[in-house]
Order: sequence, then structure tokens, then C-alpha cells
Amino acid sequence: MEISFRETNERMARFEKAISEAGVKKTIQRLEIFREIASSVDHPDVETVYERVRERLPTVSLDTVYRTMWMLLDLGLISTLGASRDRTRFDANMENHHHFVCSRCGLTRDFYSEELDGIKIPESVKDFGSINKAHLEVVGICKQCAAKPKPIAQKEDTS
Amino acid sequence: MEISFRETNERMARFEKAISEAGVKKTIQRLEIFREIASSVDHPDVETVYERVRERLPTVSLDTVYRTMWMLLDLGLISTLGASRDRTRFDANMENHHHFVCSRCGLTRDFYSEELDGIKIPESVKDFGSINKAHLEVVGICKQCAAKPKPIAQKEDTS
DNA sequence: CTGACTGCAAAGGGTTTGCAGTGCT
DNA sequence: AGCACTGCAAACCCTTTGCAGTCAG
Repeated sequence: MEISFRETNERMARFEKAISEAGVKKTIQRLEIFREIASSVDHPDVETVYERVRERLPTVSLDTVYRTMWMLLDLGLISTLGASRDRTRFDANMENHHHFVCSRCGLTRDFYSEELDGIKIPESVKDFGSINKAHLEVVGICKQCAAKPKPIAQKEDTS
Repeated sequence: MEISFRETNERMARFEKAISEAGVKKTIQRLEIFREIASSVDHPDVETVYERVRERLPTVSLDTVYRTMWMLLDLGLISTLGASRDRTRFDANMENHHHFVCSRCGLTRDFYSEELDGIKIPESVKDFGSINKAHLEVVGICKQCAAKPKPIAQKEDTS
């Protein structure tokens, strides 16, 4: 499965715009890296993007892909799955529950809602596979982080 | 904020039961590591669990905490946040959407639902902080993994 | 032209593994 | 007593960083 031609084009246009507005240079590497992520549906990791881009641009280096991904994130052109957590975190709460996650510091808290537990998942999702559970991930800024000024252009930390 | 005394006790009872049913040894380390995660609300990472357990059990080693966490996961006593992904994965889809995630292989696919986009988040969640967005994470087993037999007692891979 | 960007190689940091000693059942 | 488990240290792998050459604006 591929992203539609039209959608890919729209994403590329957004890229051009963001790049020029941010005043950063438009290099072949950045273009190809963004084109790769913009045209894939599988949410690849850095290594995967690297391998795919290398087919067209054999000289790219892995660290350029890393640098570019964080840059694209800063420009708001892409996002990370799971609120950009780094280390694995664990949960001993085995009941049905949902999460509030702070996108700034990674703080995660449980909340409960019977209404949400009974949520209706579209039939089409079953095309992907069998469903075990579902939970809502609410992303925001926790009170503690809101009190502090936002760090400028840095990878959000997860302390 | 702490987990209630009653709830912690229930979790400890589940631990005893699972440990003996699995026929693995009940060591001080495992007990204290599970007690720690079972009584915390903040979904700590391995390092954090390590530091906290070390206050009571100064000789535990970091690798024992790692080994124990994976064991608890195998026993179904805990789970990981964000479907146990390891490396960071990226998403160029900036529209409102939701995810289906295979807990076996990490395959992730988008799906859309206007009904879900308009979901009602409990007022109480605002006590944690401001809300930017929310999306449903549906966890299951993808068709490809369902066709293969499940690997025995291994950390799920995310290829 | 000139500073931002890339590629390389080396460093850094989190996680895993082999092994000998320890302790649970 | 036997064997699983722990602690230690080294290995491993993913990610970041310093630097000199290169290239977009």
C-alpha cells in the first residue's frame, strides 16, 4: 500500500514551504529523506528510512538521516509514534485504562472512563488483524512543564 | 500520588500466583522489583525502577532489573507503554488519525474515523495538564503474524 | 563566496550476555 | 543438593558528536 500521488505531492509542497520559511538549506539528502517518509504508510524507523533512501542516494550516511528526522520534527512536518519516548516504560495496571502523556517531559498518567472503554472501532480496522484492546492516548503539556518556558529547538526530553 | 494499599496487595497476590504457576523462583530481587512497579503510578523506565529498588536493596544490579522486567512481561503481570516499540518511528501523516499496532511485530497502520475524532475526554484529565490531541491506539495481532506460530517466551520483535 | 550541511569515524549511553558464585526449592 | 538466579564486567547496538571537506544560496 502506498500514499496517493496527490497526497504525496501535497506533503512535498509543505516541505518546500517549511524549508524556505525556516531559512534552512534544501539539500538532496533532505529532499529524498522527506520524500521517503512522506510516501510510506508504515511509519519506518531511522534505519529503515536510511536503507530505502540509500537505494536512490547511495552516499547518504546514517547520521544525516538522524539529523534530518529531528529537523523535520522541529519543522512540524512529521511526528513520532508514541509521543517520542526513548526508553521503554512499564505499566503494572492491567485494568482497562487510558493515558495522558506530556509531550514535553513524558509524564504519563492513567485515567478511567467507562464510556471510552466501550468505544466503537471501525469495522475496517479488522482488515489489519485481530483486535485485543484499545486505549486512548491523550497528548498534551503537563502542569509542571506549562509553568516552565519551552526549550528552544531541542529534542524533547523524557526525564 | 500512590497506588492504594488494597490495589497493591491485589497485585502482589497476582505476582505470587504467577510466580509459582510458572515454576520460577521467588527471589528477593523479583519481589522488590515487582513491588516497586506495582505501587507506582508514573510508569517508570528500567533505570528508575533500578534506582528506587536500590534504596531498599542496595546490591541489586541493573541487569537483574532488566531481566526481571522482561520476565514480568512474559508472565503478563505488567505491560509496556506504547506497545513495546524499541526504536523511534516516524509519521508523516499530520491529519487526525488513529493507529492499529501489532503487538507481535510492531506493524503500525493508520485508520480514520470522524466519530472517534470527536471523542469526549473526561473533564478530570485536564487536571493533568492542557490537551493538544488524542488518538486511539488499537492493539492486536496483524494478519501476517497470526499466520505464523508465536515465538516462545521471547521479547517481541519490532522489525 | 561563505556558512550551513554532509560523511566519516570515534565516542557515548542504554541494553544484553557469558560466567562463576549464590541461594531458592 | 541441584539448578535457576544474581552480580559483575565486557560486549553490543543504536544514536550522537567533532571535524574537515563540500555545496546551496
